[in-house]
Amino acid sequence: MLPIVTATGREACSQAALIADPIDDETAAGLAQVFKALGDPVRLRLVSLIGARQGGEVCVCDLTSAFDLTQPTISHHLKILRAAGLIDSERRGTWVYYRLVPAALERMATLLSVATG
Amino acid sequence: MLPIVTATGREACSQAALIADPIDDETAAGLAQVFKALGDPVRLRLVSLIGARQGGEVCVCDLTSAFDLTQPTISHHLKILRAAGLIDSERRGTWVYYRLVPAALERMATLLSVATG
DNA sequence: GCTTTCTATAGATATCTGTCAATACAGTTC
DNA sequence: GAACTGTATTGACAGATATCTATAGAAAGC
Repeated sequence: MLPIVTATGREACSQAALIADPIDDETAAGLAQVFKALGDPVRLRLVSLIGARQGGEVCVCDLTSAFDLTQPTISHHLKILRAAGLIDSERRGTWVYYRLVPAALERMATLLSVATG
Repeated sequence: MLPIVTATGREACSQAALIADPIDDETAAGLAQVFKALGDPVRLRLVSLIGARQGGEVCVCDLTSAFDLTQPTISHHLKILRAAGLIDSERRGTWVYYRLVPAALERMATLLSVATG
């Protein structure tokens, strides 16, 4: 752990940590949307299922079958995760495949990382 | 970045990443509570304000005055953050001081970190 | 084109959540 | 102990959200 300390002790990070400086309303609203997307057990499991899958892609049908919920409900959750920029989708034929957006997850990880603050 | 790769490629991490293996319902519910706590602009700003403060402690009165919200509302948000284990509080005289729980933030950061998965 | 399969959208509804006003509780000071 | 200050709790309510059923849209096969 070798944080580069500057005058104010934090400008060395291009991705500012949450605790580096008080964030403003707009920033908070944007970040909150992403955390809120992660703040549901079903959506967390969706992210987990997609991320754990070899190849990184999962068909909606496989996701739906992993839950005791209806297909529209899963579709709804996927939409929220996609709006948050956490996942991406691609249609191939009849099927739609979802995959993670690693950069988005990393960004949130960095934000929460105390060490880099 | 030097992940220790094992047979399954992930057991080297004591704190499993979200994408290492599909998480179960209970785990998801617990983690979702923490992410949900972070999924509100006011609470994100509270965490940010507390974390950015020199000394790591902030009095409720200082937090309240930073928002255009009533004192009970701020108290409500602080309670949610505390229930999620993200912050801690201590009463000293009339005042109550809040501080971050770095381990809790780090834990969530690790979970989201794709590299360590 | 018709049917079938897979996915998304629309509408309805019960529950959850963020906010406030009012009040209670805790500690200090007089 | 009475008054005052700082913080938490309660109760109420508008708005958001998770879920379902029903339906629409998209692609493939007949």
